[in-house]
Amino acid sequence: MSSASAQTEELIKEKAKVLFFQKGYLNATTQEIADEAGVNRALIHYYFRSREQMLELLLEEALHDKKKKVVECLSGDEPFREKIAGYIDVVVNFGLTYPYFTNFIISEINRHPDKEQLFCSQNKSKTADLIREQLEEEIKNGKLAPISAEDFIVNLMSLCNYPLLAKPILKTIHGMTDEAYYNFLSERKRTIFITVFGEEPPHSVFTSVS
Amino acid sequence: MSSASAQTEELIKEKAKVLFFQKGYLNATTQEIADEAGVNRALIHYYFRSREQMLELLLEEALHDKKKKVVECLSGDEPFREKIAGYIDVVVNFGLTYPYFTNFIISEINRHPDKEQLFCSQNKSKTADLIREQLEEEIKNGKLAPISAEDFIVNLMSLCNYPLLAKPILKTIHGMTDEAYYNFLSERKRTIFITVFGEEPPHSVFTSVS
Amino acid sequence: MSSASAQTEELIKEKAKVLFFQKGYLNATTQEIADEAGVNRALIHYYFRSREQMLELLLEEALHDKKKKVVECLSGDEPFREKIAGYIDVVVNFGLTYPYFTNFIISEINRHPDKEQLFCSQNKSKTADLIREQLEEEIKNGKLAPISAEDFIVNLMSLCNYPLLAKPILKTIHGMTDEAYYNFLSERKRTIFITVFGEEPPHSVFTSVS
Amino acid sequence: MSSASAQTEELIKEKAKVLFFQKGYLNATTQEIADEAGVNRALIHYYFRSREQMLELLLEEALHDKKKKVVECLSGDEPFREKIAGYIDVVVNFGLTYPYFTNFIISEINRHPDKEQLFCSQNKSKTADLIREQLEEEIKNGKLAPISAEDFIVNLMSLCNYPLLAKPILKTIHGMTDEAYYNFLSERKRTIFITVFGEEPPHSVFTSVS
DNA sequence: TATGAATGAGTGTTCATTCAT
DNA sequence: GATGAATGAACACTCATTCAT
Repeated sequence: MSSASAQTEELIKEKAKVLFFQKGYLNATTQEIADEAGVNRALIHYYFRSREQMLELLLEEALHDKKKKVVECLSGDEPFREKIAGYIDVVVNFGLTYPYFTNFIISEINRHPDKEQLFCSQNKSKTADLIREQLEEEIKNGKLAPISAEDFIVNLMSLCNYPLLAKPILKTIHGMTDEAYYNFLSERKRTIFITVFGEEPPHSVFTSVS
Repeated sequence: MSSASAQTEELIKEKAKVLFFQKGYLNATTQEIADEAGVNRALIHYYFRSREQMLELLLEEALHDKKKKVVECLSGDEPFREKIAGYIDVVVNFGLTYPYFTNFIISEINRHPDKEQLFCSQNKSKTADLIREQLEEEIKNGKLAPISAEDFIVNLMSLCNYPLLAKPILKTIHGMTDEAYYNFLSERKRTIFITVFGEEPPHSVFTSVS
Repeated sequence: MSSASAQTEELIKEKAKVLFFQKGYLNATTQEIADEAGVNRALIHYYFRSREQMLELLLEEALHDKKKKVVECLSGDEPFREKIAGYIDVVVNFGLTYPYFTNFIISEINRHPDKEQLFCSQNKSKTADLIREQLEEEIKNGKLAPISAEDFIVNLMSLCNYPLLAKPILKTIHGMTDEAYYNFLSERKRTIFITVFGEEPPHSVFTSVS
Repeated sequence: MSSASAQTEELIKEKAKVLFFQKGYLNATTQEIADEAGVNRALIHYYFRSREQMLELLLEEALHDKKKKVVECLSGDEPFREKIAGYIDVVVNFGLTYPYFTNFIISEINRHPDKEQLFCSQNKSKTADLIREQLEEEIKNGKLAPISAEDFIVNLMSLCNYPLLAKPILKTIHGMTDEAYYNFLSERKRTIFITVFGEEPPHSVFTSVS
């Protein structure tokens, strides 16, 4: 069966994501990945040809997952605030699972400046466009204090992403345990909404991650 | 003379900071640092014993610099808003010079989870405390909508730091050149203030970096 | 069926010979051989136990083929010159098919100096003996300028084999295409005879390879 | 001093040549070369960047040495026969030191067919041209039986080179020890001349290698 | 103070080989 | 008979580090 093969491949990818995106171990060795997955080092090359190609695959997959969820919650007919609430929910939830994902992408871009386009332009610009349109509509209708789309988006991304990728720093500053910080982040979804809109979210739309 | 020696040592540190904190090249080799500084590779060990110890030194120095400036602008008698404006100014300016500094610290912490304390607790908690006190005072006086100190600080740090460390991503999303992004960030100081306080900054307190 | 099995085994050997003896790819991988034969890599071990044992088998077979033909043409009742002409014909023809065969043997001997005997002594000495006897007879009868058997044999082998194994070098020196060089070699059979005997071959005994 | 460095580099090259060109160990490992030279494996990369670049260097050097000697003895005013005698002397002597040099080049060409030109065209064509001219002159003057330049050159190269590169085979066929074979080859210089010209060399011009 | 030479430990990768199916 | 999955051993190469000068 190809099931055995597919399972092992998936196992390796899963463990690699844990090392790279969850534990933030940017320089994880093929040996370390293999150890984590309980397989032989050579098997990684058997499935992915090279460490580099595996990285690309992991990034693409995770990026695709995230983008899909984000675009989904921004594309419906709901009012703007509900959409943004959904965006916050999705991004923070993703970050709770893969806190160092953003970190990783940035580090990769710095290593391969030529691949910059790969990670950003095509993928995220759609997100930006989706927000931009409705944002301007809201402002025109007087439902939101005037703000440029650039600033609004950067605010939103900053508030959602930074607390996740700077977890070890913030955790320590606030003297929280891992669990406490996790709860803090979950509850921050509301705070982010308030900070961005200056008012409470419509009703509780925020979920929690298992 | 020790002057020549001190100069060389300083030169190496300066160039290393450029590679690590400015260019974001997390894995810069001793050879690359030596090349950048135009000196022999072995000299790095002569001055700093090991690459690792040099890294620690660089971090401590940069951290100390930043902390000093931050504490300074938070410690005076000025009203809360002016202090926070000063904080934004200092932190964004620092980030414009060393965009990848935060990124670097996080990556280091993940490599050496045991050194977490080294970078955070002692250094930044003071900053947090300085803000906390006055923040609660402001809220009690009805000058600020109620918000927990944790959330306020995280908001502030997120809005100041994230746009810097995610420069390559945001630059691309917004289709900006390096220079345009630089200007965008400088002007964002005002936006950050507004986002945090819901109102304009008292008067123009923001400076620009050469 | 053993017929299907035998066919596959033969196919693999054939393709391996192409890689090793024709294309001169000394380090051909089991994967490359398998690809060439369109079979699974593991099948090579199924039939030959190991790459090394397959090599031995290929060598033995090719050596046996060549020796058989050589001994055949040296064993009859024909006059010496006709036999040598036959030898030249056989050896050059063999070389036109497997130009890198000699090259391969030498490389193998150098890798396993202990197996030297395997390739040479037993197999070729008979050839040498066959020539030696008649050669001395010819010289005694004044039909050939005096020359030691060693020199005569080495001359013969050199003139027959070298142009084949050094094909890429000589081709380039003389600015020939693959086809032109092939023709050159075919016609050289006559030249070799003349060089060795100082006179024309009795009549055209030389064949051509398909 | 650069002397220490130059000495070590030379030592490594010398030992590598022994393995590659003398012992015919085509696949000599960097480790084996390092062991042979009594140095650390990494030092090979320190001096030559990569195994491949070292190989190229070794080839170029040896090729240059050989070519220089050959061109030298073919360029003077001496009569044709003396020049060819000189050529035989030089080539056989070179081969007594580096028997597997030709073998090595061929194997390299087969690994990198695109580098064919590198080894042959430019380097050896001059040799061929030098011989060609005078050869035709000799034939026109009736001093030599008619033969194409191509055949003459191939004869000469075959008779000089093959006995060296096929040393292990011929040694065994003739039941000689290493020393006996060495002597046999030295004396063959005369035989080669006779085989090519059909007459004795003018006077003893052949040297011996230490 | 400064440097070139040299090394050990580690890293990604390849490859022949084995094994369960 | 044939194959995909998995492994261990080896390989070229890199890099921080040391040492003699």
